Formats: sequence, C-alpha cells, structure tokens
Amino acid sequence: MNGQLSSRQDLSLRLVEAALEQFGRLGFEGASTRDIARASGTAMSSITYHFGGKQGLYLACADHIVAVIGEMYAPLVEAIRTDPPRTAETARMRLLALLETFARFLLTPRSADFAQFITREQQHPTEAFDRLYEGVMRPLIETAIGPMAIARPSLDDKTCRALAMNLIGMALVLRLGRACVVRTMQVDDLDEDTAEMLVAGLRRSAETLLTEA
Amino acid sequence: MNGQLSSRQDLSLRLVEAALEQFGRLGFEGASTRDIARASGTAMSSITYHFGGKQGLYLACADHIVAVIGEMYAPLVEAIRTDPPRTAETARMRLLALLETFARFLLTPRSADFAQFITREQQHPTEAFDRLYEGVMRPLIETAIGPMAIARPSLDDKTCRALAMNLIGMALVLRLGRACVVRTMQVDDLDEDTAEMLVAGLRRSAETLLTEA
DNA sequence: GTCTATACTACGATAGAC
DNA sequence: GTCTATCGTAGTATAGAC
Repeated sequence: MNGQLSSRQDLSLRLVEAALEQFGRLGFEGASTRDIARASGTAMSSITYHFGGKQGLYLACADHIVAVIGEMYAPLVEAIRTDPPRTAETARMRLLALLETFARFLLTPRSADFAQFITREQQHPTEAFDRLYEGVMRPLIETAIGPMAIARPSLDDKTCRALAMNLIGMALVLRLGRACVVRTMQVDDLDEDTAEMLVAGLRRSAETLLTEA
Repeated sequence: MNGQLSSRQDLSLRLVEAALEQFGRLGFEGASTRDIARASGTAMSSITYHFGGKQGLYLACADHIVAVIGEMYAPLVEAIRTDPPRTAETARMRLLALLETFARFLLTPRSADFAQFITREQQHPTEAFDRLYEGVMRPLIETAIGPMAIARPSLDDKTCRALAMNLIGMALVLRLGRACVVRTMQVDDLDEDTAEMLVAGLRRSAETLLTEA
C-alpha cells in the first residue's frame, strides 16, 4: 500500500480481515468500526483515512474476497482455459476438481466469514455483490459451463446452468448448513474423517450427475 | 394469545413477523427494537411487555419458524409415518415430494427472512438454533432417512445422511445463492418459467441420486 | 499516517401515566 | 396492554494534534 516492506501485515489488510469477520458475523449495521479498529490494533479514525468510512471498508471486504478466491482457483481455471477438455471423461474430471476445491474450502474455518458476507449480499445485493459476482462468481461459473456441456452433451444450455446450481448447492450446504450437517452426521464437530466422508459423498453424487445415463 | 378474536393480527404475531424480517436482514445486533416496533405499529416497550426484551423476541422468532415450517410439512411427514414406503419406487416418490415442497418454499419471498435467520444460526448457533434443529430440522431429516435407506439400499447409514445433505443443498442454493442463480440463469428475476425449470432440474437430479445404479 | 477528543445520533431498558 | 419520557451506553464521523 505504501510501498514499504513491513514485518507485520499492512494496516489496511489487518483492517479488512478484521472487518470481514465482524461484517460476516454481525452484518453491516451490526458491526462496529470501533471494534474492527480495536481488533486491528489501531484507532477508529484509521478506517476513515484508509477507506473513507464504514461503507468503503465494506466494499474493500468484497474486493478482498474476490482476490483470495480468485487466487485459489487461478490454476484450475487457467488449466481449463488453455487446454479445454474434449472428452466427457476429462471434462468431468476437471469439473470434479473445481467442485472438490470449493467443498474443501467451505469446510475450512476461513470460509465462515466469506460465506456469511456473501450470503447476505445474495439476499439483498448491494454494490458489493456486483463486485463479487463479476469478480469471481461469473468467471468461475462460465468457465465451468463449457466442460459441463461436454460432460452432458444431451443437456441444453439452460438445463446445464440449472445443473451447475445443483452442484454448487451440494457443496455450499457444507458451510451454510454446517451446524445441521454436524448434527445430522451425529458427530460433535466436523473432524477430519467426517469431512473426508462428506467430500467423498459429494464427489460421488457430482460424478453421477455429470455422467450421461 | 389473549383468547380474543381480532380482525387484525395479534400484536405479538405482528411483532414476531416484523422482527423476523429485521433480524434476518440485519442480524441480532443490527436489528433495532425501535424499528421493529414501528413496523408493527406499536411502541418499543411492547416488546419488553410481550417478550421480556430483544432476546426474548429473537427466540420467539425461532419458535415461529418451527411452527410455520412444521405446519407446511405436517401432511407429508404424517403420510410417511403412518404408511412407511416399502419399495424403492414409492420411497423415492415420497422423498421427491418432500424435496420439491422444500424447493418451492425456498423460491417464495417468505423464505427470505427465514433463511437468513437460520443461516446465521448455522454459523454461530445459539439457543435459537437448538429450537430450530429439534423443532423442525431433526424431525424432518430423520423422517427422510428411512425412505432413503429403502431407495438406496446399498448405502450405509452415514453415506445416506451425507446424500441427504447433498439433496438439501441442491434446494437450499435456490434461496441462499438466489442472486447468483438469477444471474447464472440469465434472467432479470426468478419468474415463473425459470422457477419451474429450476424445480424440474432439481427433481431430475434428485431422482438420479435416489436411484440405485 | 496514526492518534485523541468530541459532536451528534441511535440503541435497549425501564419507569410511570392511563 | 399500550403509551410517552428518560437514562445510560455505544454508534459513526470529524477536527485537529503530532
């Protein structure tokens, strides 16, 4: 930000990460700039200086999500773009890789703040949603639609898109319905074994749906 | 509540419905009891009188969700309990009916407040989540597990439960990823035709997953 | 660039009139 | 049972020191 290397993170980044946690958990109105500043070890007025105010910080959170998720998917998306799959089998493999990456991320604690932030925007989209959608969702989904049409050649475009939503939903529930998943799987928390079983189940279901009858 | 018939809704009910909207959109901390009272056409102190305070009103919202969803599912659950399916074909039909009811509800505007309220509780469960889970989620899921084991006899119990989460996720995304679904389907909003196509796609996917290879 | 101090608004809770 | 009035607290924004 200021071009100076620092042993600790930039204040801007610390503010954004603390903000994401608070905005995710409490919502825009519920989050307090005082608390966000305190969690970042700085004064509240730093938010005004760096982001112009609470709203600017909120939008910066959206941009942060775009950057982090974009980076996570860069290699997989790049692989599909430079070497588009030609057979149903390879298309399916690429798509399963995308979905599994998504599911594993959703099982990590880091995704909690992201998911809450994004879900709120999904119900009541603001400018932040446009940044999220154009920044990561659309690029990812449109990248996936091509291979899906190859894996399921009998489906028309709209049906393909509906199927994509099915697949995304199967992964999303791991995060958005987390407490319910934990209780339904009859465990105390999502330990390694349970997570692996859920990912394996998801993969099996997705594979079935991505294979022509 | 007071045993008196009234042409307009009880004040308690009006307060709960207004609260659900505000808690859903803004979260517990973000919602304002003043605004909730104003939206209900009453004074803020009515909340203290009827529910003891903001926290009591919040819990009353959870109970309201349990009551509404429970009523919606009563006939389907009752049918499964009194006449448990014996063949894979009938079990699948019963499950598809449950899922389609769920999906159609998630496509209605009413589900927006419910979904936001519940999703927040899923990430950071409080006493309200226990009421939601024990009140509707567990009864519904456990009712569905039986027929699922009949539709997919080769699956063990844990795999069955994981599959149930897959199916629920496919429906959930229609609400929780709504803005993304709209844009991905390349429409301006979720009109009747698009909704029908999404439900049909969901049904097809669910049917595939509930049929043994 | 980061701090402290402060102005102004809105919050939840409660007391007391009716 | 519902209202108005008020108290103490906490919110964002902003001005100005350093």
